[in-house]
Amino acid sequence: MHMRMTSQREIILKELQDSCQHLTADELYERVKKIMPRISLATVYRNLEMLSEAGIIGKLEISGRQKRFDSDVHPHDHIYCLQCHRVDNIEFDRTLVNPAAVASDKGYRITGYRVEFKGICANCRTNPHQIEDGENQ
Amino acid sequence: MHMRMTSQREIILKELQDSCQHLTADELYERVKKIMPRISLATVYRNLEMLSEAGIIGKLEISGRQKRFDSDVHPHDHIYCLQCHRVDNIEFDRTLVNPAAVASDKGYRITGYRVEFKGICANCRTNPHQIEDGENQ
DNA sequence: TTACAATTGATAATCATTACTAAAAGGGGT
DNA sequence: ACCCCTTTTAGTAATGATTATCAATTGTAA
Repeated sequence: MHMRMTSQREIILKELQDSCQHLTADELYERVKKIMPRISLATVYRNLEMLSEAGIIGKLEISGRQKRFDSDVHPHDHIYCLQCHRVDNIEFDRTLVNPAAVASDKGYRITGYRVEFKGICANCRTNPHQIEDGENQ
Repeated sequence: MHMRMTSQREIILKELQDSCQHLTADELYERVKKIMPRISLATVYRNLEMLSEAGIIGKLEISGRQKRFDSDVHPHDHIYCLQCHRVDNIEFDRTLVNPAAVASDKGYRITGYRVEFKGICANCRTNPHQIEDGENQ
């Protein structure tokens, strides 16, 4: 379970950290290319997968779109914009949810949970295009 | 915003309701084909999209895998199995979460949220293959 | 320095979903 | 029943995101 910290891996991780955002693999690819022009998109995907597997970064699977990556691995929740699909952290008191208390009548062993808010971000509120996403529930 | 209730649409909806499960488009396709062998997968996708757009069924975008569809449109939450990827309802008291109280410091107008539990389902607990999915957070 | 394992870049393949299109099917109104 | 017009369908191509493959390269350890 040891992995070398290659220069590619290092730059990918640093770019994600420095961005202070929840970037997709190809957003990160575009940024890393500016520093290391010959890097491959597959290398970005591969390293993001390994880093998240190792618990160094988080992988966010939100809203059925592209995965996003998070340099903050502390348990926290997110909100995403229905219009531009950006993802931000949200301050939500996770002690309100007690996994041990939910009715796991189906016999699940619960290992975790996440709370996913959605809405319209500040920028899209002031620049109101049309809602481009059909969502319900 | 009216849509004809075609026989294809009717059967797709009925099969989803009768299944009492959260099926994917292609699971539903396999079931509907037994009744209507010449139906196209695209028709299943198209109708599921229209039905969810109309609020007749729910679309679940969970765990970054295939979308699943839900004949129950009342607000409720889900749990999914990390191993076999099935999705079940979970009884969670949604009044515990107050969207108006979360810090929307980013300026979002919050329109909804969902709580997504994960774990190992009863069946996978008694049939322990290896964990096939790398998940964290 | 050689030798082996890990990693890379490039690209093909896969998976889920959506788009396209010509043909077929529902309805009215007559 | 017939014509017209719109919606929907089946079949298939195209797309977007991600993963797999593989020969070439790199890093490290003996």
